[in-house]
Amino acid sequence: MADDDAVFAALGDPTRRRILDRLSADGPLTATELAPDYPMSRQAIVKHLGTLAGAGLLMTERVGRDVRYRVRAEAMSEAAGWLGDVSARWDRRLAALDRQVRKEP
Amino acid sequence: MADDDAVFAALGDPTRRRILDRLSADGPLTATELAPDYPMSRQAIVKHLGTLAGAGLLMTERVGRDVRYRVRAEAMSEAAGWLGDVSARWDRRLAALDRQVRKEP
DNA sequence: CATTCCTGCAACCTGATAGTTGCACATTAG
DNA sequence: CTAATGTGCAACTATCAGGTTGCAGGAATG
Repeated sequence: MADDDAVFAALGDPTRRRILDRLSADGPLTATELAPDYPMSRQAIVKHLGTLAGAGLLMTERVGRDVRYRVRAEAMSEAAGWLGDVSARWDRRLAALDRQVRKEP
Repeated sequence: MADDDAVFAALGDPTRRRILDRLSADGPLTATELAPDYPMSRQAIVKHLGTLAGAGLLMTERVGRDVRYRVRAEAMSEAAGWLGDVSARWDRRLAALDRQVRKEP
């Protein structure tokens, strides 16, 4: 399992989610290609890409002098899994509470 | 749709995820009941509960003088949905790229 | 009524982090 | 070779969020 803390911390920033969105739609891109779409410097984007990659949400592949970032879908599935677990557990608990209430009115 | 920004920002903090975990397992609890499990003051927990509630991940129900917090499973499903969308979109794109590569070798 | 227990401000401290800029280094193109 | 373009490192700033404490106010219990 990729480090939950890092993953959710990375997902916490809206810019980083936009980046994931973009990369998932328009395939592997470089920092310099991405940067113009955001109201901030290329360096800022590089940092964001760094934390996304650090969390395992992105992979880098070097092509000559540029570095392309691509989505790692598995990491996001794991995060989705955590959310699913919690809500499922709560649903079960709700059902259990419900039975209990009906039993002792 | 609940505000994505708020939801993911809320999920970004490990303490808050632990709280969700706990609440999903042990049902609706008050801040004072939760607090002893964490290495911080009750007030800190109250703040966390506040942001979780603000993001729509928790609901509050008042019972006399105490306030119980309960999980709102739907909100988490929505967040899981976003993650699912992104990774699905990427998978489709990967498949498309793959076809293209096979077509022009 | 007096006490106790829980909630709910508000002010404050502090560390992390999202940004910035400037420059050095590498690789492609002319 | 030289110019142009892209990556990478570092230092610095400022905002914000997590945490603290202190206290005021409401509701239950004896």
